[in-house]
Amino acid sequence: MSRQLRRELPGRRIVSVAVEWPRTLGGMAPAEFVARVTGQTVRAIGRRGKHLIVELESGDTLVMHRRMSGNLIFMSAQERDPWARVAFGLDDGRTLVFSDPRKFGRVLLVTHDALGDLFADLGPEPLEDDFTPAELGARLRGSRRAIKAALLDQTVVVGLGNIYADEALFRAGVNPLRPAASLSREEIARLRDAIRATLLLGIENGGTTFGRHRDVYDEAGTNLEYLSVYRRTGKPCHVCGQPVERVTIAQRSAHYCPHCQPLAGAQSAQ
DNA sequence: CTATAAACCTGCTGGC
DNA sequence: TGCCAGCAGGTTTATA
Repeated sequence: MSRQLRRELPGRRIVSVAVEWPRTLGGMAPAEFVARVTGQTVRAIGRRGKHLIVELESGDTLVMHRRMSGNLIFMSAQERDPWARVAFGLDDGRTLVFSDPRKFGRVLLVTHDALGDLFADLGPEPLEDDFTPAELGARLRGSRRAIKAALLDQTVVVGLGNIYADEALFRAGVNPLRPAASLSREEIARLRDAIRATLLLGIENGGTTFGRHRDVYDEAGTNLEYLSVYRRTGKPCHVCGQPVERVTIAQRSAHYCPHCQPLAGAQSAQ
């Protein structure tokens, strides 16, 4: 998403803005949002965890989060989307639509100073060099909550959601219910590698689409067919054949293979 | 600190 | 076919 927009938006001017669902702005009055964004040229595109960053020439920054159902899609001016919440008319005639059926997504406009506060508590980027086993271990130390809950916590590491947390734990052979601080040094190293491999596979496949998630060109991702446990409850594990199980952790569903991710006993082969 | 529930919302699926 | 329960990619806030 940020990669696609980085090819498309820098240098483009936003010639019109339409706010269809004001709460998407997170509290800013639509009139102020429209006034501060209309006429602005996009300076650069960035990303921090699940947040998309759009820097404007004025110094203001748009920060977008898709939450559960948000999409950002290029549409022609005459197309209309029943789930459009904020629409940006561009100087090439296209419209970039923040489309979000469930209305949980956010499109915030913040000053450069406020950006720091917004991201102050976020953990490391899992694909950057500083996401080392030691770093992950330090952030799990002393925590007795389930490792699955810790991986969903964006102050531990950013970017993992319910799908990729389950998939990373499967890849690492770690049961999602294990207390975070109980992981051995080797398990933490395996988990770090598994998180990276899981995310890289997802990116390579254009993301996981099982509903209406799409990229900016309205294309579905193909990662669904590569998932090992997520949404495979009762189906045989691709590795050992045991049925995948589902439990609830931190109010979210967690999927795992009881044989490949044992909770107790021979959980480490060494 | 940790856990849990609820809130924010609409749409889809499966069972009866 | 129709209705209803349950679930869904996330995060914040309140409560215990």
